Formats: sequence, C-alpha cells, structure tokens
Amino acid sequence: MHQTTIAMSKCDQCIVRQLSSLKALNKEEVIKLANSKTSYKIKKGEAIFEEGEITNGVFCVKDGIGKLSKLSANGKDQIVKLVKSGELLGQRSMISNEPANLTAKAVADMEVCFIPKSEIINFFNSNNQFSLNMMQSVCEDLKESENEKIALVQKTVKQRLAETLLHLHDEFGEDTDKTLKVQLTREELAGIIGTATESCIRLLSDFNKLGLIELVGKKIMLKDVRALKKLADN
Amino acid sequence: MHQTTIAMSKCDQCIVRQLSSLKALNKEEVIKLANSKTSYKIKKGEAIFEEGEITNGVFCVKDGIGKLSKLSANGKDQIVKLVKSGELLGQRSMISNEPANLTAKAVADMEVCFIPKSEIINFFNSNNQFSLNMMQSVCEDLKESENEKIALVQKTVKQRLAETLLHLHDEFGEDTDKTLKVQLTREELAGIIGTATESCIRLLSDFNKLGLIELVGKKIMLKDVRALKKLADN
DNA sequence: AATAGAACATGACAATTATCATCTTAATAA
DNA sequence: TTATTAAGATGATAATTGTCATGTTCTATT
Repeated sequence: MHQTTIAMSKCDQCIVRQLSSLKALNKEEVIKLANSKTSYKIKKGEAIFEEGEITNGVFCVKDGIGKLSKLSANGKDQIVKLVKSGELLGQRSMISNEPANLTAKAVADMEVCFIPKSEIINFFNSNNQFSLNMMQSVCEDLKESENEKIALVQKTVKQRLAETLLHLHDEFGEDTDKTLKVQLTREELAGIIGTATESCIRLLSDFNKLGLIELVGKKIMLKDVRALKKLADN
Repeated sequence: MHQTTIAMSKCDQCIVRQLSSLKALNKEEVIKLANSKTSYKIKKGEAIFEEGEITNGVFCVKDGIGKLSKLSANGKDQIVKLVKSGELLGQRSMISNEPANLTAKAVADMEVCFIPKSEIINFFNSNNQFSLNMMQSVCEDLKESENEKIALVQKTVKQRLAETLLHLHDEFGEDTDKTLKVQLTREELAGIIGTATESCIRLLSDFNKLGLIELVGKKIMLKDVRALKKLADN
C-alpha cells in the first residue's frame, strides 16, 4: 500500500506524465500506470530496442537523449528522429501491431520506463482524450517526417546542416558554455542530415571559417543564428 | 425517408467505406455519414485543397488518383504521397487541428466525398474501433514516410526510380496494354523520387535500353521486374 | 606516462546529379 | 489544319557530394 503511493506520486510528478499523451490520465489511471511500469537505465550507446524486435509496449523517456535510426546496407546509420525527456518511444509499432521499424539507442545516458501494451490499450478504451493525444502525437511525427523528407530532396547538404544545427539548438538548448547541449559525434550529425561523415566535417569546418559557428573541441557553438537561418531557408 | 435510404445504401457500398477506417462504422453511423457528406468531381490537374488551407474535414477518394505535394522555393513540386480510390485525405491536418501541410491535386480525374470534421469527431467519441483504425492508418503513413526518408538518403536516384516504378506497379496495377495504370508525367515521376526531370527522363531512357522497361509513348511498361527489384535493393 | 583506438580533419579524386541549351514529338486551341 | 504550347529527349557542362587515403588530435585504458 505504501509502495503504491510512492509509485503513484513518482509517476504523477514525472516529466513524461506532464508532457506526453499521458497527461490525459486521471489519478486512478496514474496509479495503475505506476504499478505496471518498469524502470531502466540505459547507458550512452546502448540500445533500448532494435529494428525487428517486438516491443509490446511503449517507453517513456524520463531523462537523457535517444536516437531512432536505421542501419543501411553500406553500414551507415540514418537517424530518423531524436527523442528527449518527456517523450514516448515505440508508439507507432505498438499501435500498428508490428515489430519495431527502427532501432532506438541512447545518445546520452537515459532513464526510461516501460509501459506494457495491455495497459495502454486499457487507457485507449477508457480515456478518449488519451487516444486523441496519442493520435495527435503520431500526426505530429508524420508532419515532421514529411517535411524532413521534402527538405532532404529540396535542400543542399549545406542547407540541411544549417537547419539541423538550428533545430538542435531550439530543441535541446545550450550548455553553460553556450555550446549545443546535445553532443553528437560528427558521424551522428551526418546521419541526421543524410550525408557522408567527411562531408559533414568539411561543412562544419567551412561554417567555422565563415564565423557561423565555433568549434570548441568536439562541441559546437552557434555564433550567427541569423546567418544560419538565412542559409537554411534560401 | 426514401432519400436517406438511398444515401445510406450509396455510402454503405462505397469502396471507401470498405477499405478505409470507415469500415468500423455501424449502419446507424453510415446513415449519419451519408446525410452529412458532400460529393465532388475533380478534374485532372485541379486541386482538392492547397497547402495552408483549413480543410475542416476529410476527403474520401471514391475514384481516380491524387497526389499530395509541396512546392519548393525553386518551383519544383515534391510529391509526398499518391492516394487512390478507397483512401482518406486530410486526416492528419484534421486531427492536428492545423491547416493543410500539403497540396492535394488530382493526377487523374477524381470523385471525392467530403466529411465534415464534426461528424468525424462524433465517430471518434462513439466508436473506439474507428479511432483505432484511423490511428493505425496514420501510423502506416508514418512508417512509410520514415522508410522513404531513409531510402531518399541511402539510395541513388537510379535505385529510387526502380523502386518507385515497382511501387507504382504494385499499388496501381497495369492497363490492358501492360503499361502502368497511373499515368504520371516525367516531371511528376521526378517529383516522387526527388530528382530533376531531366535526370528522370535520362534514367528511364537507360532502363529502356537495358530492357528493364519499355517506353510506349509516354506510358511505361515494366519488362524485367526481377532485375528492377535487384537494382532497387542492391 | 605510454599505447591503442576512436573521432576528427583534410586533400585528391571520382561519381552522381543538376543545370542550361537545344531539339523532337505530342497535345491543344484557334 | 495550322499554330502554339507542353512534354519528352539528349548533349555538354558544372556543381555537389561521396570515397579513399592519410594524418592529427583526442580519450580511455593499462
């Protein structure tokens, strides 16, 4: 009994509960959630689930940053989406009743909770707002994916890099030293914009020389946001 | 009363009702649907809705073929998705409560029905299976979009053309003369695979010389499906 | 501190793809 | 039917991007 109360209060105050579809859950449902969830810690580089795996539930990202990606035949890892604290992972596969289409790995140490599918289905059936929230979340992903698809074709690698840097800045913010908070390797960054690692490095180097960014070791500081925006949009 | 019966039977037997999320509707709901829908005919080249428009409902594609696309700054039209008879259009914008992100135009003469948002919301609230169906349909779109995004980066234009031809063949079938049923201009085909029209034409010409396809006027006949598959996957 | 391995960086070059120009053929309107 | 325009086709060329090779700088581990 005491246990339940603690678990509930934990889920109740959790950032995922505040930001994701789960915000529609009522107190009673949150208690059920707290009792059925499992927590995990995932270290940088480790996988949460791999392409083809049957996940049978969703993962809540409590802390850290993850990437959803797909390995190509030539060994390159195309990153489809980054997820941060407050977001859900694996919704699509669960809803479609399919094995995961993408691999989820930690880009920075993560804390996640697993909610079994049966629980989610119960929420679907009993809570209309929850269904609607989740539907909207998938719709949001769809819109983003479509727009990125278009950008991938209509913009040059240079434009996409500028765009991605701005996006990372917007979404994840900056450290105290003004550099981007998400620390991706050049290879990962290349995997987001869809280019060769060397091309990515070269362009970063160009941006640096042009004063658009500053390279502080492996970290990246945006120096001229306005110019980056202009470059991305042009 | 007689009117209602006719309308109902029309919606009841409609292909959209059989293939889309609407299949979850019961008789009573189909009657309501039939009373609230409006039918349109759209000629090849005309728009159903344009990017930025508030649609306030979904369109059912009864007949014909449509394209969802976005115009780029340099005047090129990137095609995101083709829709055919039996599918719904504009679900995402409606669910997200946003203006259309893409423009929908007829590639071949179309017949569509418009279902107002209020009606869909009613179905959402009263029919759980309908919600689930629609969610799965959006999920399906998301998966496809993500996979296409990956293909766009990881495959060459040649591979993407082969893949797209096979896809068009699978999805739309062939005419009596064995050519592809969807008749797209070279420009539209280029807009799907995300390349310049000239590049698309050149590759079609190459495929023709290699015996992979045959160009019958403006129409395309697949001659060596196996080789096309190999090319697309390689 | 020494060493190994990963990540980063850059040059040289090749391959892919876009752009511009021109021409032919097909479709459409006067 | 003829004129006009759109669609298709192809060459020449330039720009973009990828690949391979090589070197440097980090980082972690012993």
